[in-house]
Amino acid sequence: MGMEKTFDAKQAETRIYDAWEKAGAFRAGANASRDETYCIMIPPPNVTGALHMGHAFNNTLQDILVRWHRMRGFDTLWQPGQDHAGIATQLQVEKMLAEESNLRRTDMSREDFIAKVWEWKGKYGSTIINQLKRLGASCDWERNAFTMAGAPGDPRTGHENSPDFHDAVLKVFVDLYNKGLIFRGKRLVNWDPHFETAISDLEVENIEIDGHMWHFKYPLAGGAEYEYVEKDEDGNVTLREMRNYISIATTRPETMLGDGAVAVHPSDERYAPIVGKLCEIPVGPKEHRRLIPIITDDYPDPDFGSGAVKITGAHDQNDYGVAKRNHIPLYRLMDTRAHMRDDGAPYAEAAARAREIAEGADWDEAEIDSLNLVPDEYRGLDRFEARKRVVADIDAEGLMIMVEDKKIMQPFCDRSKVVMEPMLTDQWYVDAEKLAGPARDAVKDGRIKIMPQSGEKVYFHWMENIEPWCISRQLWWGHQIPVWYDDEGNEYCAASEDEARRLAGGKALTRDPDVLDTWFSSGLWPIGTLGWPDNTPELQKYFPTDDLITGQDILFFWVARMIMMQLEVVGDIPFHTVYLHQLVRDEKGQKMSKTLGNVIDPLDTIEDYGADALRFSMASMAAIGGVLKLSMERVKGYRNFGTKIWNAARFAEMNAAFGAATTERIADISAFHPKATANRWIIGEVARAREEVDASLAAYRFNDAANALYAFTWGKVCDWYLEFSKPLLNSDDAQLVAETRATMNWVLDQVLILLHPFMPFLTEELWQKQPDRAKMLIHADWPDYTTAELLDAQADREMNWAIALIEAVRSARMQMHVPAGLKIPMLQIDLDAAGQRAWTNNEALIKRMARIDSLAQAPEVPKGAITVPVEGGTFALPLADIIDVDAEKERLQKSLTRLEKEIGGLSGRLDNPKFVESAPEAVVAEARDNLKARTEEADKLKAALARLDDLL
RNA sequence: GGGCGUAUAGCUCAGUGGUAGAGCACUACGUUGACAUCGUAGGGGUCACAAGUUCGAACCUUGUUACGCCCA
Repeated sequence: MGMEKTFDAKQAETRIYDAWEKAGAFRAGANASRDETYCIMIPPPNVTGALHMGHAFNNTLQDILVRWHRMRGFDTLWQPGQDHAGIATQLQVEKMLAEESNLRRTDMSREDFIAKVWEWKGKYGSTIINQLKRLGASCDWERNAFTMAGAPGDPRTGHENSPDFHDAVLKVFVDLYNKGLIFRGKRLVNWDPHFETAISDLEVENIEIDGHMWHFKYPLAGGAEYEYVEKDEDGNVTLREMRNYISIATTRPETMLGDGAVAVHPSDERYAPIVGKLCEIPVGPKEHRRLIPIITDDYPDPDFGSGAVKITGAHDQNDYGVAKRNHIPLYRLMDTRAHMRDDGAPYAEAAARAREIAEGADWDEAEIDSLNLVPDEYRGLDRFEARKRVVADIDAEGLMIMVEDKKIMQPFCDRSKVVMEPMLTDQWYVDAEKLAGPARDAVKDGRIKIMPQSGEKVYFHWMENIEPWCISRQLWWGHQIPVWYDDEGNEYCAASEDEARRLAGGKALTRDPDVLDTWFSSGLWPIGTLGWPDNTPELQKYFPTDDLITGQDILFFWVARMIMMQLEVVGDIPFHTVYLHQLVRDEKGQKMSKTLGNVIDPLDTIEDYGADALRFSMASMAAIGGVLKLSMERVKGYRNFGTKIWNAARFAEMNAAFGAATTERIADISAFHPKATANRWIIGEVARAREEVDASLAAYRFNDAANALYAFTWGKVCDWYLEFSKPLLNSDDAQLVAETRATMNWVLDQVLILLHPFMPFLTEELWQKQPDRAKMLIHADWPDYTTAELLDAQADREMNWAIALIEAVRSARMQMHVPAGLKIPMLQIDLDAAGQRAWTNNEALIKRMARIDSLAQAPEVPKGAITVPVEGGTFALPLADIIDVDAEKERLQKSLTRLEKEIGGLSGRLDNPKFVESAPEAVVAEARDNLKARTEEADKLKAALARLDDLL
C-alpha cells in the first residue's frame, strides 16, 4: 500500500495542528536546548476581527521566524493575544442589541452594557484565533492575553491565563499623570459625530472628494465703502472699484455662524484700508446680524481665493490657531452629533452679546462656550442640512458671488466613515513630545532597527513633529480613566477609587466617565502580556523581546507608541528589530476592499490550495520593502510545489528510501562518505541550501529563503538528483544501492526540516510517515552542517559537467527533432582527464538522461554529425540520417552569435589598460578565464560550421 | 504644498558597481514505472528618460517624466 498521489491538505491540516497543540509543541520554551531566548509579540488582532490577507501575511512571517528559532533550540515564545478594540467592539455589541432586542446602549446602565460586551466577547471573540490556527500559527495559546483582562466584569473566558492587563494600564496612567506627562485640556479635537467621541489625529483619514467653494460678500458695518485695487505681478493696476463688502470663500458655509473674525495677510494691500473695521456675517435674521472684526494674521495666503478668510476657531484647526493668537472667541455651533446647537438663550440675545464682544467687551471661555449663535431657524438641524439652508438664504439675499466645483480634502473618521468635525472639548492628552526624545534616540543609536530603512526616516519625521496624543474616548467599552473629581472640580488620579478618596480627604467623588484610547493599552503590549508590573519569570526571560513583525500602516499608531511607552515605563526598548511589511493588495496592486469587491479571503485560499501554499506564496513575495500583490496563480504554483515534494517522497518510498519502507539511515552525515558522485554532490547541495536559508532568514529576507528552497528542492533534488538516483538504485552493486537509499533518505529529511517553517503541514505529514521519528518535525533539530564540511568540490565539478553535457545533448536532439524516445550513439572526439573522469564516474546516468545508447572514440567529428562542445572536450552525435543541415547550421550560428557577443564584451574590457589596472585582480582573472573558455567554445562551433559547409 | 517610495521580460517581481534573473504566461515536443498539480527544449529585455561619477552603472549622483503611499 503506497502513498496517495497528492497531499490531502483539507484532511491533514487540522489533524496535524491538533496533534501539535495536544503535545504542547507551541508552549514557551518547548524544544529549548540552549539559553538564548527568542520572543515575538503578536500584533494583537481585534476581538471583533476576522482573518484577512494582511493578518495571514503578517502571521506567516512571524510563524516562520518562530518555528525556525524553536527548531534551532532557542527558548522561544510567540505571545498571542487580542485587543479589546474600543470603538469596533462597542459598535458590534450595539448592533447586536439593536437587532436582538431593539435596545440602545443608553437604555441600560453602563455596567449592564459592559456585561453584554463581555458576554459577546466570550461567544464570538475567538473567531480570529481559530482562523490563525488554520494558517498554522504556532502561538502559545495557553498564554492568550487580552488588553482588557482583569477589568471590571471580566469573566475570564478566552484569555483565562492573561495577566491583569487592566491593572498595568491604570498603573501606567497614574504614573504618567504623576510625572506630569498626562494632562487634561480644552482643545480642538477630532470629533466623530457618529460614535460621539474624540479620536486621535491618526484615526482621521483625509480623502479628496468633490466639493464646492462658495464665495460670499461680507458687507462692511454701517455700509462703509473702500477702494479695492488689484494689481498684477508688475504692479500694474488690473482692477479698481469701490466696494462695500469683503469677499470670503469657504467650503463650509454652515460654520459662518460661528465666525469670530475675518483675517487677511498683513502685507495684503488690497484690504489695508479696512483692517480693524467690522464686517457683517451675511446670514441670520437681518435685525441681529453679527459683526466681526477684520484682523491681520500670517495664516491667510494672499494668492489663494480672495486672500481673506473667515475665522471659525471652534470648527477648524487652522482657524483655531489664528483665533488663539488673536484672542478671537471660539463659538461652538454644534452638539456631539454635529447637529446645530439647540440649547441656551434665543439667538437674538446671544447675538447681542456677541456684538458687544466684537466691539470690545470682556469675555471668558466658559461664557463663550455657553453662547449659542445658531439662529433659531437653523437650530437642531444636521450640519449638512444647515449648510444647504445657509447657502440658499445668502443666495436669496444676493450676497453670493459664485460657487466653484472643487476637489476638497475632507477628514473622515476611519471607523465610522462619517465626516469628522473639529470640536472644542475637554480631553486627556499624553505629552508625546516628552516621550519622543528617548524613543527617537533608541532608533537613532541602533538599539532598535527598523526595516526597511525608509521606515526609520518616516519614524524620525513623525517623532520630530509629534503632537500631544488625545487619549480620552467618550465610550463605555475600554479602560475607564482613573481620575475622580470632587464637587469643586479638583482632580484625583489614583489606581482605585479608595485611593482617590484618600487623596481627596474623604470628599464625595465622581469618576471621569471617559475611557482610554485602545492604543494606549496596546502600547503596553510587550510588558503587559508578560505580567508587568509583577516581575514575572517571563518578563525577566523574554523582555526585551526580539522581533516585531507588523504592517507599515501602524508604525505610528502602535510601534512608535510601544517604543515611547516601554522606554518611559520600564526604561527599556520593547524589541530589537521592527520588520514593517506592506499591505497585501490584489494582483493589480489595488487595496482589497469590500466596495471594490476584490477581497480574497485567506480561508477560501486555504480551503482551495492548503495553508502551506498560501504561506509559501506570502514568504516568497515578502521582499523587504516590497508591495505584496497576491495572485491565485502564484498560490496554485506553490500548491504544485507541495505536490512535487510529496511525489519525491513517494518515489523514495517506492525505492525503500523513505517512510515505513526505509532500509538505510544515516546517523552522522559528516561520517558518511558515499561512493557515487551524485550522492556526494547532492549532500553538498543540501549544505548550500541550508546556509542560504539560514543567511536569508537571519537577514529577514523571507523571499530569498523561500526561493532558495524552491530552487533547491525542485531544481536540484527533483530535477536532477532523483533522476540520477534511478540508475544507481537499479544497480547490481548492493553497496551502491544501499548508499543511495541512505543518501536519499537523508536528503529528503533535510528538505522537510528546512521547509518546515514555510510549509509546516505537508512536511510534518511526510515526516511522520517514517515510523522511527524521535520527535515531531516541529521540534526536529535544525541542522548546522556547512559547505566547508560537506561540499565535495570534485563531485560538484563532475556533476555540473555531467549536467552541462546532458543539457547540451538534449538541446541538440530537440533542435534536430530527434524523437525523444530514440536512443542514439555518441562519439567522443577529444576529452581531457577531468572530463574523462567525470564521464567514467557517471556514465550510466548520463546515458540514461541524455538517451545515449553507446559511446565510441573518433578522431574527428564525422561529416553530417552534430557537434556537442563541453568544457575540456568535444562530443559528436552522428545523425547523418536524420540531420537537417540547415537546422543544425542555424543552431550553431545562434550559439556562436551569443558567444561572440560575450567575447566582444570580454576582450573589450581586457584590451582597456585602465580596466586591467583598476579592477580587482579576481575580476580581471575571471574575465580572462571566461574569455579563454568562450573563445575555445566558439572555435569548436566555427569548426563544426565549416564541416557542415563541406557537406553541401 | 511637505515627506517617503517606486519605474527591470507579456504579467508579478528579485537583483548587494564586474555586463540580466525567477515564477507565471507563451511556443514546440513528450505519458520513459515519483509527479500532467508533470517532463524536455525554446522564444522573449534600449533595466522610464537625460546628464554626470567610474576602467566599468539596472545599481552611485543630479535633473526630468509617470505612478504609489503617508502627512497637511
